[in-house]
Amino acid sequence: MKRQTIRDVAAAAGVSTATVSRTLAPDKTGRVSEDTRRLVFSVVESLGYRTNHAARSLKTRSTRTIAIVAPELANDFFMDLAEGMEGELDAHGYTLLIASSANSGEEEKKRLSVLADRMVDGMVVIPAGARGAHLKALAGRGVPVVLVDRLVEGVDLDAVLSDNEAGAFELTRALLADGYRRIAFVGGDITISTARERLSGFGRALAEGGIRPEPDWIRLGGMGVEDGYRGMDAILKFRRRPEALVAVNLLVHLGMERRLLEQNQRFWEKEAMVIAGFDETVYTPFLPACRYTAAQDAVGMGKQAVQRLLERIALKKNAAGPEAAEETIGGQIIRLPVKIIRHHSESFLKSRSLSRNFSFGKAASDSGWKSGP
Amino acid sequence: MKRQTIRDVAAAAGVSTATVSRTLAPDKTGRVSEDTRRLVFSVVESLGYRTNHAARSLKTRSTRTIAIVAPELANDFFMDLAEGMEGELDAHGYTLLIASSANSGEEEKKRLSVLADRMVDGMVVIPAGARGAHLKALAGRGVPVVLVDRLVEGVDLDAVLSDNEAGAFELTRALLADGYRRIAFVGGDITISTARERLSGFGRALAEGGIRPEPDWIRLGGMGVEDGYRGMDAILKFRRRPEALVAVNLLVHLGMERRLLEQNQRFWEKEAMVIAGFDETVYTPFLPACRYTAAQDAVGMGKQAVQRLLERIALKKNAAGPEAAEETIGGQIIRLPVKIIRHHSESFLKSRSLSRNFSFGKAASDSGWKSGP
DNA sequence: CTGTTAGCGCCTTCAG
DNA sequence: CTGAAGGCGCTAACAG
Repeated sequence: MKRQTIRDVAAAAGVSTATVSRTLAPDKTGRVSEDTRRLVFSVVESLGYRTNHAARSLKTRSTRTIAIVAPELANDFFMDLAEGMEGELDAHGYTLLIASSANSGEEEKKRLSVLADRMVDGMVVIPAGARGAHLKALAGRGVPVVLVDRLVEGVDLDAVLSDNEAGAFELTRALLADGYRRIAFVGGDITISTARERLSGFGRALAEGGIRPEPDWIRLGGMGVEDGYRGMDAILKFRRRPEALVAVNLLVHLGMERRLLEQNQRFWEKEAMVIAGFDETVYTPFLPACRYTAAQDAVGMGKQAVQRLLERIALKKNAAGPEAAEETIGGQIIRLPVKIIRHHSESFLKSRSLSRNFSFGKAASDSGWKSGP
Repeated sequence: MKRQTIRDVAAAAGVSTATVSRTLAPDKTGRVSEDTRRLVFSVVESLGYRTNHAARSLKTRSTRTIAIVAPELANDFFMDLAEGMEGELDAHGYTLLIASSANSGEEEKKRLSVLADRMVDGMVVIPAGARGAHLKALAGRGVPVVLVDRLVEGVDLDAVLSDNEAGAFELTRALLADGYRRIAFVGGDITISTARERLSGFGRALAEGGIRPEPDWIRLGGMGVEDGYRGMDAILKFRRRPEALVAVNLLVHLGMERRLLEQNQRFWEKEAMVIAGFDETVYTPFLPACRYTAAQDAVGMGKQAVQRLLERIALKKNAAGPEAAEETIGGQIIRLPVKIIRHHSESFLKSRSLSRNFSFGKAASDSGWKSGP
């Protein structure tokens, strides 16, 4: 049985192809009488007609496809983001294309260009580098772009971010409230907006607590596991050590925990160090030193990003004038709050007094943001 | 500046559109002289021409796009798989579409159909359910499909799987070699091929070690965190308990560890229980009871799946005859070995004698399969 | 090796 | 509200 076309449907229904087309248009524009509508649908059904999206795209210059480009795919935050996006897109009849920029600005540029050629209707980008000329160029070419997670210098595109400053602030304040006074900050590539904002929140909390930051305890560097490992290593070598540490992100946090694991475990019992970091996952309850996490709403960010994007796409279609391009580039920034979650930390090594914190599904699933275990 | 077409290029280069088309064809079929090739490319460059994929697809009935459908996106195994696929696809000029079946066979059916309508050239599916009539139907419709991770009853499609039986066998044997004799198996939905295979490997190792399996210690049930939690809970209630446990997968393993965390930690020291499970991630070194993991090569599976798929696609194009469909459905099964990784287990709570096992990057990054921290 | 030509399937004015 | 007709940009014969 050959693949049916709109003509076959038209013939079988005794109407014109135009009518069929109008009936099947995804953006319910041209109106069709209720009777013919039903007729067409029934014929479509019985013939097993499926619209040919390539042909439609050729005509409409729209693919109902949007792309997400991230520095790497194998990453918790990113996958939650994708999950959020997919859900939202699905509801609007869009499909999600996915690509990795392999943590390289160059690669990102290439992938973006390939995707633009595929005529995606829009793109969500987690920027890989600090430079963003190509992003601006893309937007100039008329492809709606929304940034997620990070801002890029000199590019005023729409962006969906966590409230990093507030997150780091709350995290640090929670440590202060627990009585910790000697607090370090580990990791952070200062060219990345996320790191700058978090460091700034950390500083504000200390200041508000009347504590002078100790320069030795601010171990900037990078955003990877190794950076956390090295930062912790450096800190352990000091005679005077902090009692608590704020990790700039999950990877750094992991590196720090790794380094701590190598230390004789007795160390914790005698001289406990606790960590507060970003991102809550199913695994964070198992990180021995983890006391607080600031859970980002990655799924929500994905939804928001898609909503912004679809908005832009609609705008662009309606405004065909020359001011359209201008309209398409404005940079609206959306900040989503993070949620502070308390963890067991070293206490589980001493008693089970806090064991409620792990009772099944508590920490991870009650965050309300992940579907949970 | 309007978007250039192949005609503009042809005109500017003083050749026909057919020549330009042949020069730009992705599958280097029609040959073109080296001179004209260079000429065309230079004009393409200077005009900033970009091929219109919608038009090409309309003609060729191929989108150079393949899709991956998984039960959920936020999942370590899946992310690595996608990463492997993306890398391999990129090298062949393909793009990756991604969709979640939300752990539902019904939903899977819908997504598959939508994607087929988008004319993807092929699909990689991690089946959500035990039934697969729609998968067979898809393949019948001429869409190449490769299964990953699980087999589906009565559907003989190509599949890329881990060697689950051998993995569970090795895992169990490692425990036996360490001197453990009382070994349990937790989790496993017997309708899922993966679970059956792993349970079978477990049984074989026990048999080979001359050990009679204890029925109480085989806690089948499901494949989620809760199932692991409940399985462990049941086991802790027995007067006679196992010394070691094999977890059917990572989620179950996590649930088990969770349950153990709730137990007073002294429990481990006096009466240690160790766990062997599937999947190695950056986090497994932090699971207190984890002694061995069988690391699946998810990235490699992604690559293999894509290779199979591209092979099928090529086959289909060349064989236009009626036997083509037949050819397209055969079910070749590829098994990738897993790698057993030893972890610290409870020892880190007692001494640092095994601390080398965590030395930075050892367990996770020396697996050679992940890019590592 | 290159040019000519006829659509691929759908959308979208423009009339009716 | 519905029909007729002209492409969208590219490729695949078929000639030359």
